[in-house]
Amino acid sequence: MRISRLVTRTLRDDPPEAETASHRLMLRAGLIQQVAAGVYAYLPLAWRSLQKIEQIVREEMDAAAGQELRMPALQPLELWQQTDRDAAFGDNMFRLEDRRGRPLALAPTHEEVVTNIVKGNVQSYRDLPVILYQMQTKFRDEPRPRAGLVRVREFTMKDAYSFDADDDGLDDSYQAMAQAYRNVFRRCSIPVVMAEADSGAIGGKDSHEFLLPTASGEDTVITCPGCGYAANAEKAEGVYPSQETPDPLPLEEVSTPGIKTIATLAEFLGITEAQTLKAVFYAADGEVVFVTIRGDLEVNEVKLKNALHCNELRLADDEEVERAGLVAGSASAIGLTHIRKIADPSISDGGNFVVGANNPDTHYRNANYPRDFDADIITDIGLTQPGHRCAQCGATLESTRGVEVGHIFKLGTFFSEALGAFYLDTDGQQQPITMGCYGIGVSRILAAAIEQNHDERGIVFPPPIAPYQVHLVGLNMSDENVAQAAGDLYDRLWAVGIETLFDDREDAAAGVKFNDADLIGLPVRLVVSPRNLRQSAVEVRGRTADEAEMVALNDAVGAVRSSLGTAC
RNA sequence: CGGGGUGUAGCGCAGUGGCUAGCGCGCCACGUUCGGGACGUGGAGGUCGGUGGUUCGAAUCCACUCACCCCGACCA
Repeated sequence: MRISRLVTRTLRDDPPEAETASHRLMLRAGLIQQVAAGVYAYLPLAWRSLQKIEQIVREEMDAAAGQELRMPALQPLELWQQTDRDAAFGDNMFRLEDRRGRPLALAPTHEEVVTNIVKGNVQSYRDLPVILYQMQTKFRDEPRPRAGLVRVREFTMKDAYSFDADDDGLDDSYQAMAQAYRNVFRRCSIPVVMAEADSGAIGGKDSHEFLLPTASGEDTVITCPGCGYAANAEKAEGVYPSQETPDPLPLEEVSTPGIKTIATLAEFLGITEAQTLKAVFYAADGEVVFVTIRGDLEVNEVKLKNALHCNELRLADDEEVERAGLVAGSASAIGLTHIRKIADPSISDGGNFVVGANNPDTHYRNANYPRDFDADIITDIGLTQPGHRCAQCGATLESTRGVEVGHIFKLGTFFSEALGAFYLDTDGQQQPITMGCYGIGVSRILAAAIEQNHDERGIVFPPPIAPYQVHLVGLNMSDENVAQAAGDLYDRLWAVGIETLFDDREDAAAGVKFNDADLIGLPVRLVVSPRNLRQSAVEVRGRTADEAEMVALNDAVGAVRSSLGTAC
């Protein structure tokens, strides 16, 4: 490609709206252009890179016995009602109607469709296992898109689905996919952490996320420096600091004027936050529920959602709190009726807690479970935090932010049972197919790769996913000798299959060309100039190299080859 | 969904009721330059997000609306 003919141009200045490095650099280098909130056009340079990423994913999926297919993005809503995921996705699913008023959805994922496909084709255990995958545009009406390609409403996803006879088979498929994922991310120069994750409302057994650790990430990952344990914070199991259980004292009211938060309460009474119980009110599918946990701990909303088996969970608003007769700032389970109460086991770790008195400006001292209050559900709803201890080895847990680039699930038989995908086993008995699903955000890989691989000058493309391998710069292109030599070299490079971007602009100064080359960040830069031509040489320089190397014009192609070889 | 912010030329921005709406970059033409974001001369390019209103007069004031960005989805 000749830059004089390339439709996109680079931006001299940083776009003001872009916060994260990948977003900023993709806009500046002319990789993407925004069309709407969370909707981007992939411009020619990005598209070449994305096709390479897709090909890497394809090769690894094929190597793991995956069969590529392509399913429709446009799907009847009825299909989603059969598994009740119409409700589970809620507003996150784009909905529309056809001309007859028939409800349709733009697919956020494809379990329903793929299960129906397999249902019509697999009848016997002899037909299993099967792994199907596709590269496809997914639609999700995210509440808040952000950070360029990191969180968008339309994106390219590789989604794979495994079908096995039983859990042992699923384990094999799952391991094969996990290994394929590691290979993909290694080839794209994204150093991932594989972290345990919540399996969600579907209720599968295992689930793992692949995350790029970076400060700009959206997810919080809890890691253990002792044993290597890693889990998404919403899933992480840890041990919070335990404390002595004192002899119970009588319940006693205490005046706490103006005190509404745990921090001010503890300070006011001269106690630790762990000596209080925190009260939080949630709306679970519209029902206001009361949640309590030890004051120094946080509620893990994913665990809470799982415990309540609800689709939508959010904090209750002021009106709902008032209508439920709850007193924000001074609430506790004591004397509460007509409302579901969920408690974390931490309410029994310690004792003689300070809790709200369900009266403004008033708290109780010495509240103890179950003497003074009860709960309808007692289950782990605590958020594991850095500083807690690892459940496996006891080391102190740490946390990091991360961008999720892949996610794998063991689904079990939820979809096969709901949609009637059965096979006959060796005894001639009908059995539901055991499923797994495996997603990679292809477009997010591009963002993550740039997030990981850039410097102050621009992108540092990993060679396997670079749009072109070589950035050929002709300096002073109005000089006939330069135009001739650079043009010849360009043709020779392409002749041996080396993808080359040729800066043949006559009107751009050297500095402009060098800065653009650094910004776009192809692995190797070649410079043809009058100065170099006087020694019949061309300058070869890796994107991150300190020094350029002079090579005879005739040896340039070979030099590029070896340079790319070492760069890979 | 709540809060904050921004919409003026391709991009970045200025313009608080009064003449033909400006500046930088970019773009076009010619010339000079030519190894890390050159220079000169001349030019092209705007329904000021939209609708309605106030006014002799609106980019500017008011109302509504749309779009986009950021923060929060927050423990009381």
